Amino acid sequence: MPENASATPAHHTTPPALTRESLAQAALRVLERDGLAGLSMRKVAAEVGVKAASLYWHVRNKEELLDLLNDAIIASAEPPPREGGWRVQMRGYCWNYRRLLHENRDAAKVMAGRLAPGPHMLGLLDDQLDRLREAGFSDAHAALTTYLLSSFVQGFVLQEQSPLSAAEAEGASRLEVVTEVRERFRALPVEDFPNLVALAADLTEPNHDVRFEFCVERILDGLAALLPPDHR
Amino acid sequence: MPENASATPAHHTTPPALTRESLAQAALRVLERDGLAGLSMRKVAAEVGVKAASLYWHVRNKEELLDLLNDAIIASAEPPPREGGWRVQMRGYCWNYRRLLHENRDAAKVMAGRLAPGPHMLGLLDDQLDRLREAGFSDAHAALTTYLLSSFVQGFVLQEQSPLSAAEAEGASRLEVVTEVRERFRALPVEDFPNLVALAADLTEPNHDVRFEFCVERILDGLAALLPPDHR
DNA sequence: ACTGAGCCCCTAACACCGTTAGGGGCGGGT
DNA sequence: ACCCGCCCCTAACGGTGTTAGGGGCTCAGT
Repeated sequence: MPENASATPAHHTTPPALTRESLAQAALRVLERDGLAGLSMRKVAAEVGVKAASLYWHVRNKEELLDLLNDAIIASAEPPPREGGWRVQMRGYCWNYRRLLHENRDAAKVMAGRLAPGPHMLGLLDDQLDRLREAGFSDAHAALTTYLLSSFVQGFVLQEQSPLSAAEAEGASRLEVVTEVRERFRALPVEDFPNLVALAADLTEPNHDVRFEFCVERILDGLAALLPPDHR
Repeated sequence: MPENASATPAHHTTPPALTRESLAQAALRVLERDGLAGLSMRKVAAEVGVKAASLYWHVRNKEELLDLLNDAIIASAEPPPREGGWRVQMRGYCWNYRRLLHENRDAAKVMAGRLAPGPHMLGLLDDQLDRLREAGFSDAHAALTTYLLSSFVQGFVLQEQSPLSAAEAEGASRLEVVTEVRERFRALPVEDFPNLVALAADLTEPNHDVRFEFCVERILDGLAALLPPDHR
């Protein structure tokens, strides 16, 4: 087993055609095509022109492959421009992170329950911490803030991407489903769920961006209260 | 297929021994014993003394069984006492929700990517909305707030429960792993990740409760800013 | 009492999954 | 020439979700 991936090639002059890197890229393509549920060792192997068992030379587990895939997804993340106050920069982090999770199919599910910070994630995190400290947050508050933001964005995208009903899973149009769900809210027994009936329209706001914006701004408001007033 | 579960028993006087309810309870026991990865149709069937194919009489899919399981978990949730200001009540919701996710094995993963609000979830949601409106939040803000809180708590628990390393998955003690991860942070190249090295201690705070408390209080601060000052 | 309908479980099978054991070719170092 | 480590292979094991089809069982209608 290659316990050190960056060791000298030892015997081969030509680098092996299969690398952990190329495996991650293949997994990314399979993910895009078939989704997380359809991502199997055999398909990833076929994607690189190899049989499934061969993957286990480069990777201990499917789990480890998913770690690689995870980092491959994060690799395409980019930090927001370093201009404006801390608030616009943190807002940028949240929106960029959410966009990343939307652009890669099932990305939120891949990251759910996976910490294993690959090198790309570490770079992002360090950068984010840097801006928070520069804005005047204490070390402890900066660290805690990164947890707050990433937890929220991940949870939010996971919720917004979950199909509202079995109908949506079979590709019914979003707006159809939303109005149908709204009607189901309205049809609930008023004596049991008066608020759900009354707020059916608010609860089924189809534009997720406005939801996301509200949530992010509340969190940023809460963070701002940590700073002395002259720092905003 | 029983397309209406609450229809009259029609032909049987004795109720069938297998109900969707008892299936959910069986699934809950299997989940507790074997975790989500070990929860299979065959095991749930065995738990109720039946073969796997029989489940498909009561349930369309494994997915539908998981929806039932989801609601069975939520059934044991209880709203916080209706006393104190809105702030202590919303705080109570967050902590109770997190506790629920901790008390049931893999509960966070079961709920991840699953909206399908069962009856119990609807009740909780209605109650939460009621308190928010009573506190003076507008209808729209109340609805948005429930999304903010549930998204955050779900994302947070998902992150805190993800094993920090492969070592932890094999039952190494938590504190061992934490200090080992901390050392790995400290050992990073300082020129690439100066902030991760400097904040290694803050980032690896082993007490998740203090992390959670920080995050919740920031969110509550942000929400408070929505209210006129005399409402707090 | 007989018949038919519907409920509810069964056996058998299909296609696929993750993972392991063991084998073999190939290329470079001694 | 030999060996050894790399890297892929075939074959198989036990498990998965799901479907097809069958069969008893209990009731309603006649």
